[in-house]
Amino acid sequence: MAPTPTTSSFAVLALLDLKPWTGYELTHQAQRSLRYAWPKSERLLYSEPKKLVELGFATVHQEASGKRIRNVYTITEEGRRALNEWTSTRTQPPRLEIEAVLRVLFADHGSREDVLGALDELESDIGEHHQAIVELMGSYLDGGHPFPQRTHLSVLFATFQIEMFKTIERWIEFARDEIDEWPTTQDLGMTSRTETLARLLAQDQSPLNP
Amino acid sequence: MAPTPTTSSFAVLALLDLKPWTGYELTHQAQRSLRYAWPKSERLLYSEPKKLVELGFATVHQEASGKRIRNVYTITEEGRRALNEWTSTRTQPPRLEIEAVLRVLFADHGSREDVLGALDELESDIGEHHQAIVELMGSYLDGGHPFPQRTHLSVLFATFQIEMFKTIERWIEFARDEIDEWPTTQDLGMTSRTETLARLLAQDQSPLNP
DNA sequence: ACTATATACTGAATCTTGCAGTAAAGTCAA
DNA sequence: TTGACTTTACTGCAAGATTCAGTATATAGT
Repeated sequence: MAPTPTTSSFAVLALLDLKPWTGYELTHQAQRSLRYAWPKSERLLYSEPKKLVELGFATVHQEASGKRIRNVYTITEEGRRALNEWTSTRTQPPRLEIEAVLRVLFADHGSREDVLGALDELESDIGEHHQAIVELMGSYLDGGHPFPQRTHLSVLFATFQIEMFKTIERWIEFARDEIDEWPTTQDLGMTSRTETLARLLAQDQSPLNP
Repeated sequence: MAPTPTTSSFAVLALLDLKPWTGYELTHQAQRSLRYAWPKSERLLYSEPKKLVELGFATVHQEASGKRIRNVYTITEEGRRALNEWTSTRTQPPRLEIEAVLRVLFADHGSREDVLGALDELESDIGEHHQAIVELMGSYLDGGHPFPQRTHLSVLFATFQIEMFKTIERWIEFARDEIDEWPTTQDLGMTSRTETLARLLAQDQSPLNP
C-alpha cells in the first residue's frame, strides 16, 4: 500500500516543483537550503523522492552520464495538487535541540572550561552558518536568485535565520560574561547578579538588549 | 552487551543526580525542564533510566504504592563519574526544526491565509512556553528554586529561552507585516521592500531592531 | 599517471517517535 | 457511594529517521 507523506516529503516535493532534479541534487539542495528550518539526513533525503513516486506525486526516469545512471525526478499534476493541500494543514510544533545550552544547565558537573568550551563549539557552528547566509544575501543582490520569482520568500526566510543566529551569538557573549564572574560552576545559587536577571525575566524584559 | 549512552542518557542522568526519581517523575520532569534545549518523547525518556541501570550508572528498586509498583532510580558513583566525564566531550551541532518557517519559504504553494495561519500556530506554541518560563522566574523569586544551589544555572538557561522566544515572536510580527503588503504569495520576486531587506541582511544588520 | 574530491547512490543496524493499550489511584460531584 | 474523569505509571509494537559502511564512476589538478 501507499506510504504516508511526511513534512519531509512535502519539503522535497516543494523543491521538485521548481524543476526536475536528480536524487543527488535534490538531497544536497535540500540540505543546503532547508538546514536551519528542517534539517534532515542525507539518507532520508535520498529516500523521499522514491516515496513521492510511490505516492504518484513524482515520476522518475533514468539518465546515463557515461557509465553512470542518475535518477531524475519530476513532479506530477497530482503532486502539485498535494502540495497545495499541504499548505492548509496544521504545522508541527517547533523543536530546538541545542546541546551546548543543555551543557549550561548542567554546567555544575564540570569545570568552567568545560562549559566555555561548549559555548565555543556552539559559536563556531552558528558562526559558519551565519556567515554563509550573509554571503547568500550578497549573491542575491549581485547575481540574482536561482529562482528569481521566489526572492521575496527566500529573503523573509533568511531574515528569520539571521535573527536567530544573532540572538544565539548575543546570548553566548552574555553567558560568557556571566560565567567569567563565577568562581566555580557549583552551588552558587541565587547570586545578586542572578537575582537581577531573574527579576528582569520575570517581568519579561530582555537582559541582553538594555 | 552494554548499550552506549547518548546525550539523552546524560540529560536524564543529570536529573537523577539531583535526587532519586520514579520513571514517571523523571520522564515528566525531563519534558518540563528540558523541552526547549533537548526535546525528547515520553517513550524515550521512559527507556533511558533502564539503560542507565544496564550501564551501571543507576540502580532501581521497586516501591509499592497500594497495588501499584513504581520503579525508583538512584544514581551510582560510577554514574557520577560518567556525568563528570561527559562535560568535557564534544557537543552535537544545534538543530532547529520549525515547520512554520518552512511554510514561509514555500508560501507560494498556498494562499496568504495559509502562511498567516502557520504563523499563528507558531505564535501560540511559542507564546505558551514563553509565558510559562516568565512565570517560572516569578516563582524562583517568590518561593525559591526546587534545588536552590542550582539557581544560577537555571536562570542563565532561562535567559536563553526567553531571548529565543522574543526573537521568534518579533520575527512573526515582522513577517506578518511583510505578508500584509503582498497582493499574493506568488511571483513577487525582488520587490523594493525585499531589496531593502536583502541589503540589510547582506551587511549583517538586523531589520527587526532598527 | 596518480591522487583527491565530487558524484551517485544503497543496505543494514540502531535510535527515536507515535500510538495504542492496560490498569490502578485520586478527585469531585450528584 | 457510585460513577465519571483525570492523573499516575508504565509497556509493546510499528513506523520514521539517523548513522555508518560500502560500492563505484567521474572529474580536476599536479
